[in-house]
This record gives sequence, structure tokens and C-alpha cells, in this order.
Amino acid sequence: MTSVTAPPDGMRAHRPLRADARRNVDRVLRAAEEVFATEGLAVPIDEIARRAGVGVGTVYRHFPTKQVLFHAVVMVRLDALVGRAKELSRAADPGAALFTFVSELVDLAVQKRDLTDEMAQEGFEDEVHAAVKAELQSAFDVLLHRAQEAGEVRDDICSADVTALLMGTCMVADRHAGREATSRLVGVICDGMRVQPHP
Amino acid sequence: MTSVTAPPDGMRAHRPLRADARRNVDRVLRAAEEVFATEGLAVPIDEIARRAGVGVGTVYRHFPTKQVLFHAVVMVRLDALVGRAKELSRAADPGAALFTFVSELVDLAVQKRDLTDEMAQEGFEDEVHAAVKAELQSAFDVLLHRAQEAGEVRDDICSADVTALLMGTCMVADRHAGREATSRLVGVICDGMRVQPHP
DNA sequence: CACTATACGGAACGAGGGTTCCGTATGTCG
DNA sequence: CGACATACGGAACCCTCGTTCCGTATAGTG
Repeated sequence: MTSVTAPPDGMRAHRPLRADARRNVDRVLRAAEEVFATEGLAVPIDEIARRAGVGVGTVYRHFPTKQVLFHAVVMVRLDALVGRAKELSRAADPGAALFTFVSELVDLAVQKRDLTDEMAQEGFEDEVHAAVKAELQSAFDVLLHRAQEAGEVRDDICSADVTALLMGTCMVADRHAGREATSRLVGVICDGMRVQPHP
Repeated sequence: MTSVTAPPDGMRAHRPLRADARRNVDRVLRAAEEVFATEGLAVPIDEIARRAGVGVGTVYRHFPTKQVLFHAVVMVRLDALVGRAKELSRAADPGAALFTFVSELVDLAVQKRDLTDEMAQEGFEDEVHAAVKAELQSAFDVLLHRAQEAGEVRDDICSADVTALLMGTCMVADRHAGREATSRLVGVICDGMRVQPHP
């Protein structure tokens, strides 16, 4: 039954959330942000609810699925990365710009494990999510192409290759604790991407 | 109760398996080999039993744990790798030897997913297993050190670094179908490991 | 062929984790 | 202050998967 004053069926705008609800959404997001960062997607929803000081039911009221909550958290990070990539694609030295981005990405992924899980994940895309990933992809493409045109990166690799190398490094980076070790790995990969002296 | 002819308690040698048992051990191993290769450790035991044409109980009679079965399968592959590493460590060109090994390892890991899962796994070691891994580790160390002494590989990386890079590549290689793409990845990593022109 | 130690199959159990349900509590509005 | 829509908590449900148990079947032996 629809009340006489209700907006047209199926497209009524949500009325503002009740105060406690708004507070809880916030708590859940905060907790999820923290926990996904340190544990990755593997953390149980119950743990997030517990840390948020909230019941599981409440989490599910606001985020219909674990994936949705996860995406909500990761999206923020992806957006920041898109921004950074665009910023760097205006830098003077295209080679350095690419390598900087790569290095920062890996560092970030070590601190925010969810990023790695996100990269590893295939499918599961709603429109918004797919859009952000596409945007990141193309911002990254620009970075790579500029570096290649500047003759700083070999031409025989595509952005999927670099993405794959990065994914691999991220997956491995957190287990092999140590900022030093990780930066050595990134160093090897970046050097490998440079134009080689005698092919 | 021990029979009068039984060997001393607690260390009696198993008498030969019944014919059907021997046949089933074999079937299980074959099925596990196949399935672990294509699906990795993630495959359920039930699936292995089904493919072997056997009940789960039978699998567990011969392999007390999924891990044990997994190790039984992977050990064969690790042994082969140890052999190959030792063989290559006698090769004329130490750089080429290392790169050949790396490339073959990744190729193998793409075809036998269990290898990647094995590398990623930490702990879970019985003695035999730990011994084989240590042997592989040290055979690989030799390969790396020889390449470094020959001035073909940079000195500022250790075998843990290389192992990590390989793990990452293996983890990523099977998703990004394509022998070509994979060999490009390996190419980048190997080039990155070479002594760099102007550090 | 009969007898028994071995082995077999697969139902059942337990743990982990995502999702749902519903009785209760509480913000909001008249 | 009531009334009621909205929200809450967390027990319960379901599904997957490793592992165990036990009644039944059969290889090996005299």
C-alpha cells in the first residue's frame, strides 16, 4: 500500500536518515576502512560490526552486501589514485612520473591491503565501480604512454603488463615485511621497464 | 592386542597394502595431480574423490589431511625443480642459467597452479617437506650467486627478493592467460635484475 | 568356501562466514 | 506526550568445506 503523499512508486527519494542511522553508517565506514586496510577483504563482517560497536544487522541495513561495503571503502582510495595519476601525467619528466606513481601505488597497497584485494578481484562490478576503475586505467595509460614516447620505457610492454607486475608485487609486498625489501622489488621492476641498452 | 608374530609395538612396518587399496592410492594421486594443477589448493577434497572414483573416506584413509595429499603432489614438482636448478648451476653462462631457471619456473607454475599455492604458503612444514624446500632454496641461491659473481646480476638484491618477484609473477601469470604476456613479464623482471648501466 | 583383517563409501559433524529475520528500542513528528 | 515509522541487535539460517565415523564389502588366507 502506498500512502497518498508518497512519491511515485519505485523512484521515491529517500527521506533523510534518522540521526542514529547516520551515526552508525559513519561508524561502520570508519571501522571497515581500518579493518580492510590491515586485514584486507578476508575480514569477517562480524568483526567490522564489533569494531563499529554495532550489530551485523545494522551493517547489512546500510550495505546490502559485503562487496558493497568493500567497494565503498576502496572507491575512496581509487579516487585518490586517479587524482595522483592525473597530477603526475602533467609532470615534466614522464619517466620519473611513471616510476613515482608505481612506487607510491605499491607503498599504498602495503599499508592498505584492500587495494591489493581490489586489484586481484575480477567481475563484481556495478557501474560506478567499473567507471572509476576505467578512469584509473586510462589515467595510468597516459602515464605509461608518455613515458614510452619520451623513450624512457620500453615500447614492447602494454599497460596490462605493468598492471600485472604491480599486482604481483603488491600481493607479495605485505608478506615480505620491510619497506626496504619492497622498494628493492619496485626498483627491479622499474629498471626492467626502462629501455634496454642492447636488446 | 598384538599377534605373536607382530613386530615390536609402535614401530611395526606396514604390511603390503591390499590390492584395491594400492589401486586407490594411485587413483587418488593421479586425480589430485590433475586437479591441483588446474585449480590449485582451492579445490575441495570431494572433487578429488569424485574424479578418482572413490569416496572421501578412502582419500582420508591414505592421506590423513588435505595438506598431506597436497604436499605429496607438490613434492614431486619441487624435486624436479631442484634437479633442474642443480643442472643449470653447472652451465657455462651463469646469467643465462639463472634467467632460464626463472623463466622455466614461471612457465611451470602457470601450468601447475599448485606450485604457486605452495610458494605462497607459509608454515605447515613436516620435516621432509621443509628439507626439500631448503634444498630448492639453496640450489637457487647458488644460481643467483654465480650470476652475481659473473657480474650479470646486480649485487643489491638477495634471493628472497628474487623469490618474491617470482611469487608475484606466478600469482598473476595464470589469470593473465597468454604465454606471450607471461614471457614479457618475465623479461621485464630479468632485465631489471641485470646490472644496470648508470645507477 | 569360510573367515577375518582391511578397506570402502558416503552420511554426518563442526567450524567459519555471509545473509536474513524479527522482536524490541528509539528518533521524529503532530 | 503518543504514535508509529525507522532502526537496532544478534540469534538463526544456509552453504561450503575439512574431517570423522561406522555399517558394509571384499581381498587374502587356510
